[in-house]
Amino acid sequence: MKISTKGRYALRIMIDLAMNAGESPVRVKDIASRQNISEKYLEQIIALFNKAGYVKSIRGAQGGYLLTREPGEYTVGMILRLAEGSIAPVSCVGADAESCEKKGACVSAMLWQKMNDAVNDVVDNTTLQDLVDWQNGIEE
Amino acid sequence: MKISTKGRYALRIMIDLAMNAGESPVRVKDIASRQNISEKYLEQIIALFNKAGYVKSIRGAQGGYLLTREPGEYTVGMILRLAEGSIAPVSCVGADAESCEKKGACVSAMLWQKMNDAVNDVVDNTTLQDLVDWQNGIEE
DNA sequence: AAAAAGTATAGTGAATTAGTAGGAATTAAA
DNA sequence: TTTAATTCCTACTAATTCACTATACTTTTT
Repeated sequence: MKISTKGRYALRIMIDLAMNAGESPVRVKDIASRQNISEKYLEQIIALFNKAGYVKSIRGAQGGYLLTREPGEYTVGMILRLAEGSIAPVSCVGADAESCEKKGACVSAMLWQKMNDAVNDVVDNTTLQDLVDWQNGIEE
Repeated sequence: MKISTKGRYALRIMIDLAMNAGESPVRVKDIASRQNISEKYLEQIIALFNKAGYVKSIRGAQGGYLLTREPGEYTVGMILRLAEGSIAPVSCVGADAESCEKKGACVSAMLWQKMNDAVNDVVDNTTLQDLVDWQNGIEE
């Protein structure tokens, strides 16, 4: 029932991009050293965001990455689902639910659905901007 | 972010025990065939409950397992935590939280805490009796 | 004594996770 | 035009976890 390092890194990468946004793009090398994440692993994670259009890459020297939207337009749910795949507690509930022969007769499924709803309520109502605001609050 | 089969089996085993409670103890073999779980794996899971005192074992021929309390006295949270270990989304939040050098300065931790609270709210307010009632509702 | 249970613990194959590694492609700057 | 800096691509791998399986043993009833 854990969020993997990939998902946790993904969130920190996006927070880092949001907090270090400026005119020039942010380099993988810099994110990696600030966040203490392996450069090569970080590249793989950020590539997911690039393919999904959540970030934009600028290649070559002086290149790097930039967010494509305002931080308030990314929910934590979007970020975690991209990194983790589904974040539902079991495969038979949630958006990409696998169907199960016992469907309606399964009481466990009712419970998992409630858990899924509870988690989604948190992640889909928290944005990257919220996280940045929290961070700024802490620093003061 | 998944509940493992162990946790899902654990819940089904306890539901099975609650629904098949009577004078005589319930055999592993019978739970296994009703729930379609390997006998040997089931034994390992139920052994956890036995050690924790959630069930009582009767050894030898005509033996088996019995719940030690009323179904309403077991929460889903108790059952899942025993089977899964912690059900917190990351190791740094929850009851048995590992401390982290960044403690208070970590915005991610605030998010994980919210997720943890949301999940706990569901599992700690649902009892085995609730699941049995749902099941009986479905069957009618 | 034999059979029917639970108890204990070690082993194992498959899958997943969390990276590493190496280089190709692209671009800016010297 | 060369060099250095950077992203992009893809394959490989070590470690861990999961989901059992296997074996032998103890207890109790018949």
